[in-house]
Amino acid sequence: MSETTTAAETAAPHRYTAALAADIETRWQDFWEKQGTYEAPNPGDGDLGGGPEAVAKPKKFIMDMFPYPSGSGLHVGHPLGYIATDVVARFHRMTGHNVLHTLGFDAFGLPAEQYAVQTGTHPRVSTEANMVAMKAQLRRLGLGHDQRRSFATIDPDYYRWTQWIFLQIFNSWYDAEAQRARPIAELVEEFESGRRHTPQDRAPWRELDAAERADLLGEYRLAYASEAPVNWCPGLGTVLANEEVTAEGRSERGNFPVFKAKLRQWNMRITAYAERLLDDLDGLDWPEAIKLQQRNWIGRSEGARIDFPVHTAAPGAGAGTGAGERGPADESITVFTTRQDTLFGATYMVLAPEHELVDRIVPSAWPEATHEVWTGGHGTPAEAVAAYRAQAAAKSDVERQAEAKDKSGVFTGAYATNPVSGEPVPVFVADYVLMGYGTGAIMAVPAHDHRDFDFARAFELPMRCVVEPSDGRGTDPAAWDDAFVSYDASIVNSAGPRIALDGLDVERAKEKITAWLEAQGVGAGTVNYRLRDWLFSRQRYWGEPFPIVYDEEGIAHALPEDMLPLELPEVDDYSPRTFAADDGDTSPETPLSRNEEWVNVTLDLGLGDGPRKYRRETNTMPNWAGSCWYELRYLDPRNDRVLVDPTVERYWMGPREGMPSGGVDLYVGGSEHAVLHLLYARFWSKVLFDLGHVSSVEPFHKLFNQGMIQAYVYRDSRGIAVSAAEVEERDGAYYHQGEKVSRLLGKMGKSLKNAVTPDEIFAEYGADTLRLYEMAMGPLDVSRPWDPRAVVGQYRLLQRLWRNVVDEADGELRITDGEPDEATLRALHKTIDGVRQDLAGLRFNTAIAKVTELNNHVTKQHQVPRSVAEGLVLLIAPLAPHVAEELWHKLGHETSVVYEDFPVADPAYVVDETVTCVVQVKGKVRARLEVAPSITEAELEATALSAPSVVAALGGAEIRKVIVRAPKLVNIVPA
RNA sequence: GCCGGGUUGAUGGAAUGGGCAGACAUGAUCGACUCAAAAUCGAUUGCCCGAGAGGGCGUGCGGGUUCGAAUCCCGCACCCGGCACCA
Repeated sequence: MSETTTAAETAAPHRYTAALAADIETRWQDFWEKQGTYEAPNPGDGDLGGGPEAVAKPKKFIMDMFPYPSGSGLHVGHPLGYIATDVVARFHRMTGHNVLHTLGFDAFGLPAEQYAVQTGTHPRVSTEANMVAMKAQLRRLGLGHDQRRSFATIDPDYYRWTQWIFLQIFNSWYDAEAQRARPIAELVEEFESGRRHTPQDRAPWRELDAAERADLLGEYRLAYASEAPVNWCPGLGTVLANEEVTAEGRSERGNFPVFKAKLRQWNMRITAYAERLLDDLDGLDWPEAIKLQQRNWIGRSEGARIDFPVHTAAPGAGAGTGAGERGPADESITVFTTRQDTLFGATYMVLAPEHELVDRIVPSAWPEATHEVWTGGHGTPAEAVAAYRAQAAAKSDVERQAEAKDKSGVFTGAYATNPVSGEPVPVFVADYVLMGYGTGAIMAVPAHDHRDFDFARAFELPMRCVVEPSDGRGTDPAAWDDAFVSYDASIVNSAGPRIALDGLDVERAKEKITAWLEAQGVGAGTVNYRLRDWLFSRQRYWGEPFPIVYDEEGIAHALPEDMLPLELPEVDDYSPRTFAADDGDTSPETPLSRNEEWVNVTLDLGLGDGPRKYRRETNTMPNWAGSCWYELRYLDPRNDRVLVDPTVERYWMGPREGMPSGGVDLYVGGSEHAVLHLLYARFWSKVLFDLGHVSSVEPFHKLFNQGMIQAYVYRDSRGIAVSAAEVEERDGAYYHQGEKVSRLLGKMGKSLKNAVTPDEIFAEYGADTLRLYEMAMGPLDVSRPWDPRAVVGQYRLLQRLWRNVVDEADGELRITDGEPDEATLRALHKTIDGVRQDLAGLRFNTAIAKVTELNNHVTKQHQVPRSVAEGLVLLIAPLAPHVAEELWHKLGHETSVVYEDFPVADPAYVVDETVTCVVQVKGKVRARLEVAPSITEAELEATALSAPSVVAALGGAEIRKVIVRAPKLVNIVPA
């Protein structure tokens, strides 16, 4: 192989080979870097400023989701999106735009910390080494990044501003009336002046001490600390995000058990923005699937809150305290329901096990004649409830899900009153009601809710049909197999002395009952969201430290801005303390807490009380923090005065025509971030907007999700993956070292032994071939398998293009200065027209097919006219920039092809002189006619009807109908 | 279970305001060049019948609308993704 290849190269010294490609590519990469070719000027004359002239052009901000600098190196799947944005960025540069395109690193995170624990290397050391290696690999692809704007989230100059934004959020509250965040100082001022009263359960502001005031403000702050159940993994010694826990309730890394533990944690009040996060989706140019996922995640439900008075047990109440003889109502259970129209059908209630009201309503003894199924065999309600709560708490998520069909629960012994019927309804505790949703309490309407139906069957509870089934099953729920839940029906059995809903449809009944509840003061129409607040702290070393200290009373204080960045301290041991994996009764010890010198400090926070002792917060931020705002820092990466200069921000991201919310012009990344990163970043963007720091309400105007590059996985008879590179194909079967192996499609990666690295492709074909192949494989948004054999197709395209311009023997130009013939001219302009549209629409695969077609057309000609050669070079320049730059210079140009104008099609040549008209008889093609595009319908019909093959096909049959779509089609329908 | 998205030659994929199905590429077969091979160039390549001209069938399956359906509608199967007792 090597001998013959060498011979071929000797025969054609100027052939486009991998070696020549490597020479061309590295040469131009060095040139571009030296020239600063991809540096985009900012407005103004500050840092990166290019003066007024430089920014007179329209602009585009093209962005990738930035990578985590993994130590295992890149495979060819990783850069797919980066190549796509690079092509788009290059296309826009050639259409006269000022293009901002760069790439940073999301470098905080667990892998570096765990690697550090294993090897003793500081995470910064390994992370920075990884970034250097990754930058080199990405540079070799020819990505046109503005290197001046690149940064990593671990740079103190960057996380200084992450911490600053955290403090902005900490020092803000959401004014629900004004629908926006406001500084917390304004809330304090309102309390102090008496314009705003403290909530009903609090004393007036002036009577509160410092700790009480801090507590109260904590209930308003957009970043707040609270006790919350988290995923605690003793085996790893850290809490984990939900997405880091497997469906089996174990850690994704290490496969250790995960426990729910209540710990004081930082949260972000993202729920305050639920409505805006939902509404603003409408104006975004995002894939509908992603918008839908966010809508579902936010989970807006319209319904009503309804209060059910509940009678707590009178002191000394024992057996004989039945439903009929209760004291006055002194508590009420508030439920959220989306089916307030079925209130007459509410025959029992359920509280979540963790509901705080449970303890207060439990009587000392069971009411007389309580059904044994309800008591669970326990002697008193308190015992029963305690036992049930313990049992529910011990259940893992998996168990809960598995048992979802078999409803469990227990009677509390208490009764509430249905506010519309006045009937007593028993109150249960059951874990099918979740504390985290709605009010943690429900009214159960078993006839019209699947879960309530199952529960009622298990506990022999009464059911009442209040929505007339439209499917003929009758109105006796006892005879049903399942609840009737349709909205398309009318209300029955819902008339009382105070209100009647019978005969109304569901919607009308909702309106009527809601108005009644509001008039009675026992409920109100309301909107509920599924979205929860965002757990924002982790017990890890490798993350942003919180710029928070606690005074001796335990009150949290923000560090003043001039103390930022608060840098990560050195520690002897950055591993969190680990425990026996199955010991859930342990609690985490944060790595930062071990550095006592760092934790215990004396500071003057500027509060007017001089230097005092404080303890630092020892949690760190989750790795989402750095990616929540990085688009802004690309704009003004070295500004040490503000996170981004307002003029610069407005220029690149501000609201503009068709984009009233502003944002990045194009953001490309994987769909796995649909509801996490993309929701968090939108939230931060809105807070920064409310506080006046940015002009864009939304961070990313257009979002595009690239698919995954998959690869074949070969497994031997034991099911173990074998090296894909060593597999041979014979007669449609696959063999590894003589043994037959099976083939399946899977992810590309080291563990499946099927990774293909960019370096391998560079060595065999060059970067331009890799870029073209990845773009030609198929539409960007679908996943497709990497086919090692097919890469050569794009290599051949570049070789043919090269040969059309350069003589392989002597390296001289072999183009002519003559005019192209008519057919070539039309082919050229049609290609220009098509490629322009395809690139603008991110349809790289069809753009490449069109360029290939044109190139194949000119390959068949003996010589290529200069205008066509230059057209081809410009058309392919965004896709294969190195070979384009080389050919452009060989064609005698002095300036870089990067800023050449992309060709514009001449409309006169885009339309064909003649078009092929298809003549169908009964829908089958019987003739093709070459006709002028301007042919009239009548002419075309006459021509078609006289075509010999048409006459033959008709066989003299009478014609019933002729459909003419000039100039493309005639369809003749015989009788 | 619910909600999305998908299913086109041996393979990746083209073509959807309904109008020539299979662009472009890979692979395969044949030919030219070569002592030979590689590379390159040329031809063929959806399936079936036919020596050929030609004909029939064909976009997961079954129906429907239409002069005409890969494209629209109804039902079904399978695959991928998301959510998962959300009241």
